[in-house]
Amino acid sequence: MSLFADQERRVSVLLPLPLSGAYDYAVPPGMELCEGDFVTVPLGPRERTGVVWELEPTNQDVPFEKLKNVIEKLEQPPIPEASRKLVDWVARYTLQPSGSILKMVMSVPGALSDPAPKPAYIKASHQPEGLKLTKARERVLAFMENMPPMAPSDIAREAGCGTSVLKGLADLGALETVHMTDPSPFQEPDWQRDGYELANQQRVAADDLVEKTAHAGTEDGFSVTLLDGVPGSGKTEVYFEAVAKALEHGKQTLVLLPEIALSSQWLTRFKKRFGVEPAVWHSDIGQSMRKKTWRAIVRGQAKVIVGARSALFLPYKDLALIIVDEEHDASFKQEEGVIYNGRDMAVVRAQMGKCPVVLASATPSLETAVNSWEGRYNNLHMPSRHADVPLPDVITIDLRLDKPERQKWLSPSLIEAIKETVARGEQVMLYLNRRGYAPLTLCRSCGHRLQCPNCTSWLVEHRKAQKLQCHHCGYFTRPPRTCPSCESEDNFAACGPGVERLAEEVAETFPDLRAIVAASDTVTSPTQAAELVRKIEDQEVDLLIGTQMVAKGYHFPMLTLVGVVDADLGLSGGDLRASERTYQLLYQVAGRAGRADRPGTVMLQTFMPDHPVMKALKSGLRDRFLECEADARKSAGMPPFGRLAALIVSGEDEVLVDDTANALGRNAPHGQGILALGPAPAPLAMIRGRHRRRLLLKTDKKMPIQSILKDWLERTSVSRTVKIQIDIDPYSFL
DNA sequence: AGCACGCCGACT
DNA sequence: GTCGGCGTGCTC
Repeated sequence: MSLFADQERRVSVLLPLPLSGAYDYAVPPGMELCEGDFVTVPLGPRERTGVVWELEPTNQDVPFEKLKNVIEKLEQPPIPEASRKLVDWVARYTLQPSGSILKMVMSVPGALSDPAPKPAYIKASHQPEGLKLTKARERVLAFMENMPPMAPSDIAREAGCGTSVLKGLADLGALETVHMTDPSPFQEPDWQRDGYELANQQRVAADDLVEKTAHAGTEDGFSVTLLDGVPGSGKTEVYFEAVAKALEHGKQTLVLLPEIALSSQWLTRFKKRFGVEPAVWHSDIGQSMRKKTWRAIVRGQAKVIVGARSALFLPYKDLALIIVDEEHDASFKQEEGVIYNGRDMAVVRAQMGKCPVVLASATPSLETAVNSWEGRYNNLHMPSRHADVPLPDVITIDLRLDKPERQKWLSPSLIEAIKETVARGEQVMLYLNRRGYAPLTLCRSCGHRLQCPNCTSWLVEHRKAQKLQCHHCGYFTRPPRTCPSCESEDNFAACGPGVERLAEEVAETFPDLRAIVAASDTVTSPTQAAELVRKIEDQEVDLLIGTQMVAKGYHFPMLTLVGVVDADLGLSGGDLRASERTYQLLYQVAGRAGRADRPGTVMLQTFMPDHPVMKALKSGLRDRFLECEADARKSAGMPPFGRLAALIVSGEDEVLVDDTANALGRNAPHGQGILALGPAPAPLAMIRGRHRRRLLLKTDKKMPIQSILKDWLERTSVSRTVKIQIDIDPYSFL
């Protein structure tokens, strides 16, 4: 290397901003940089922290003279290669700027600057001469004899003086100041503790996963395994064995769970197995804990991290295993900002890090099922429940024949079953996925429906809170007395049931029952959720009325009857996965019935007892249902047999939004194997005051949908006040 | 994402 | 005549 080349060192630096790519900077003499290092760089008039992306950038369009110097390298472990590759991959896949993805990796403002080391004092080995000893100083020095470094406040308390005395002694050299670095707040989970007695089918599955985990990091360390087990087959215990193997090798494990905040039972199980709680990551973690967790993850100190989908992007130092539990769950799909599916990106992350990923579910998504049928994913099947508890009986109640009373929602057969169950001293759950009292309020005189001013949605009455609430934007108002349209007074009718109204009906029908409602607006914290769980476990309630929130993951041994109040809810609407999701949800709900030694019964109230979803639930033929779904998708060329992408055009100015959407419609790509649809109003044509239009692009499986989209967008000029979001593999449809 | 620049309305 | 709105463009 010539001296000249040595002087002109350039690196590209990716900043956590939506810029088109990484920017190049000059490396000042004497600064040594590696890929992944955190650096501060000038950007226009300000300074920003970014990550060294390439040491010798392939694209050197910007002449060296234009480059500014890197300001400094931060004393922080670098972002591991697997995380950097993931950023690039996800950026290409979602058509988002890499910087926006990097932002999800960095995610914690302030985690990069080292926390101010806490000062501590220790007695100096050589006491200064001529030190004036006061009473307080004597006490301090006597106490500090042979003591380890201690925080000033602790010394002051023990020696009975103020901290000013300590500062005085330190200034004179009688005490030495040392700086303590915070120890990691995460204790090492103990993999050597006794595990569970595994049943035979569990043992087989666990051995397989353990074997794969042991090979993490080697050239063929990547694998995807579907852990397909009925509820109660012990999937968690099985993958815990693989977690133990990762721990034995001193490596990290990531467990992705849906809606982590409410899963206190999962944490309890983990603690029982490994002695300590894992590091937890979700949106409700406080700022200071986030910082500590992030720092422990990048240093490899936090060994097991359990989190919601955003945990996927954290910079794990040496990840050996990823578990996606309840892999079918729709909450792995991020629908705002950068739109991605956490389950799919987990597979990509595993590939980048050459480690196994386990997709666990009792009701695998169709995508995962097809991947396993076609041999791309390994399949571990656990068909029987632990201790051979039978799966619950599923009965459909035909609401056309078995009619509830007017303005009531429980059919005579369900009421009868509730009575019998409670009489046996067992518990009942009524499932209704609707918060509040009534989903729609209308005026009896003119038929006017009370609607949110910012969204295309009805206002939901919450009677207890005396509010009409929009469930999309948080708008609420007091229930009006006069109709805004015809001004007639006190003449509103509540239409349809929410859990509050159902609770009212339960109280009227069963005055002696102890009932409790669990919805996301009545149970808002993990503490409240834990309290709810305790009440049910201790049999302080007979009947639980719950929304989606209680559908997953909880085990209540005395709960033997589940009544699904409206099994059809969710089957309408333009959702590609409506049937699949309804099936999964109802199956999960059904799984709440009859654990331990009591067989359970599930009653589905429906107007469509012959719908394939209801038939599949009744017959228990899950794979038949999946095959039917697969056939339907295949003949329509829908995912996973074709590719789908949605463009969501949104903005405050409806005319501008329409113009943009129409321009996109005119410019739409066409050709063999390409179909563009729209624009059409989005499922919610207006949210939070923003108008929305949707376009859909469907292509053959083999086609590069990203580059087709990119061309499309480049052909169309867009005002900056209009936002275009790209949703690759959208869930909601139409 | 910020921040500057620049071009049109109501004010000291 | 200026202060200030936010639309447009740039940051290596």
